[in-house]
Amino acid sequence: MADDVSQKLSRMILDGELAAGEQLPTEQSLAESFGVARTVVREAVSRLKHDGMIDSRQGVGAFVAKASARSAFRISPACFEKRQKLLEILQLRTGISSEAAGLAATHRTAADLDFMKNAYSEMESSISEGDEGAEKHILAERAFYQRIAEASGNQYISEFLSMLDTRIDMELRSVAIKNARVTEWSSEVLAEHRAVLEAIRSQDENAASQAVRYHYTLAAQRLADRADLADT
Amino acid sequence: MADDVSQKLSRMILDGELAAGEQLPTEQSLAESFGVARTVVREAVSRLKHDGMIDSRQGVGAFVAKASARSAFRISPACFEKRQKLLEILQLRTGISSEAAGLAATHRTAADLDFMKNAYSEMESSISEGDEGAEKHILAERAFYQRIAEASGNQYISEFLSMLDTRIDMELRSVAIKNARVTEWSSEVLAEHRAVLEAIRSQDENAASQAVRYHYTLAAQRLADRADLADT
DNA sequence: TATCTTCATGTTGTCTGACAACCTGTTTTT
DNA sequence: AAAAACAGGTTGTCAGACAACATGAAGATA
Repeated sequence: MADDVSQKLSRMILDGELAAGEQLPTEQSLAESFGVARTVVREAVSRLKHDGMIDSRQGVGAFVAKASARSAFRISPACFEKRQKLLEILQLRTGISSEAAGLAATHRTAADLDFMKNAYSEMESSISEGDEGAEKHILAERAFYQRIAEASGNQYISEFLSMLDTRIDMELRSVAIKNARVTEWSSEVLAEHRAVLEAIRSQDENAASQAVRYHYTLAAQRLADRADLADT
Repeated sequence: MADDVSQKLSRMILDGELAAGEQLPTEQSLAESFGVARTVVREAVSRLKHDGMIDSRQGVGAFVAKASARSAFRISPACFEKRQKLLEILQLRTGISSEAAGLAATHRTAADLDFMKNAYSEMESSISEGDEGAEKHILAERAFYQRIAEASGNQYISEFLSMLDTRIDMELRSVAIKNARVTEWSSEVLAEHRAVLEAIRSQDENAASQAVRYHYTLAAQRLADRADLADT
């Protein structure tokens, strides 16, 4: 229930229904209007306070905080409702992932490279295996790029990409599987991955970064084009 | 108080003291061990649940969630305790910011460019103004790169960078001011900004991306070198 | 014996009421 | 006129109770 309430409150703030600096209704009145107990409202407000969306002062009240005071970045299901938003999320991933690849090119170990070669081989072989190969392909691709993120040696980049990919997987799994079945693309897509692998093998920072950007830019289009989303 | 409890719990999980899948103590025993009421514990747990760090099932208990299940990215003060962590945070910013610049190069409007030119002029003029110019310089620089983020047309990139910069400002303001006073650097730093501006003016996506990466890479070193941080 | 039912127990989820801590504006006192 | 005391409202915390649910144990039934 705190889930619902916090989501509704957060929506109100994000949609501008409650402007920054404005005072929220009292906890009691919020409880009444949502039809829950005050403890539930407090849990919800506590979450938003933790995210820096609400600032409360004892004896005075709770206020909507400035947007610049946010201290957490969340990926909500709303990010996957509109095509434009999805593209923006994927752009964000592109930027971080390409930075990761650049770092990985210089930091990668032999073990990293081996792992990536194996993942690449799996992607290659899964293509000829028809439908059941699609899931295998997706798994291998995920492992490939996840290892790049880890090889960057940057904990935050790795965590952030992991979070992003998990969320994208959850929301767009079916689309990704459909795409993986389109065999006409497979040789081109495979070439994109190979370029990444080759750049990281030869420890070419710039090339690795560019190759990942190239792949993800195209991948974003393939994904967004096929996803069943509203345009606006 | 919920702040403290959630921070302590989150620390335990992040430090591996509580492993993924492991069951947390009951709310009642947590309340006793922390010396607070159960409602406070519930607020804290509610926050961590919202972040995907804890997963609770009615009638069973609360469990530490897998790291891949996280649904929020936070920048904690811990990120600024060690030099290495700071560098990693700054690398993350570099990646996103350079992606933003690439997008801004193609999407920028004339108004965006004007704003950036003005911000650049302010940086330029603030150099000769001695100590009180340092703060002005920092503000102008912040405005310059924030506008780039906004000009990217990507809401998530803009929000994320805004959050990052706010946090970095809060933690490293004094170091940034010290750096801004080092006039020996000023012409080089200014040249870095000018390269960014020129690339975005001429709508050269690649050059803009590279120029921002170049600046932030050097800026990260300048910042980390001067920050009074532990090395390990 | 094997399987199903029932029950007891423990945990999370929610509700209620109460009081403390605190702020603000008003009233009273000096 | 200024200071002090008061009243009312709000958030913060606490304690207790019960509902909802899951689990394992004890007992009943085939």
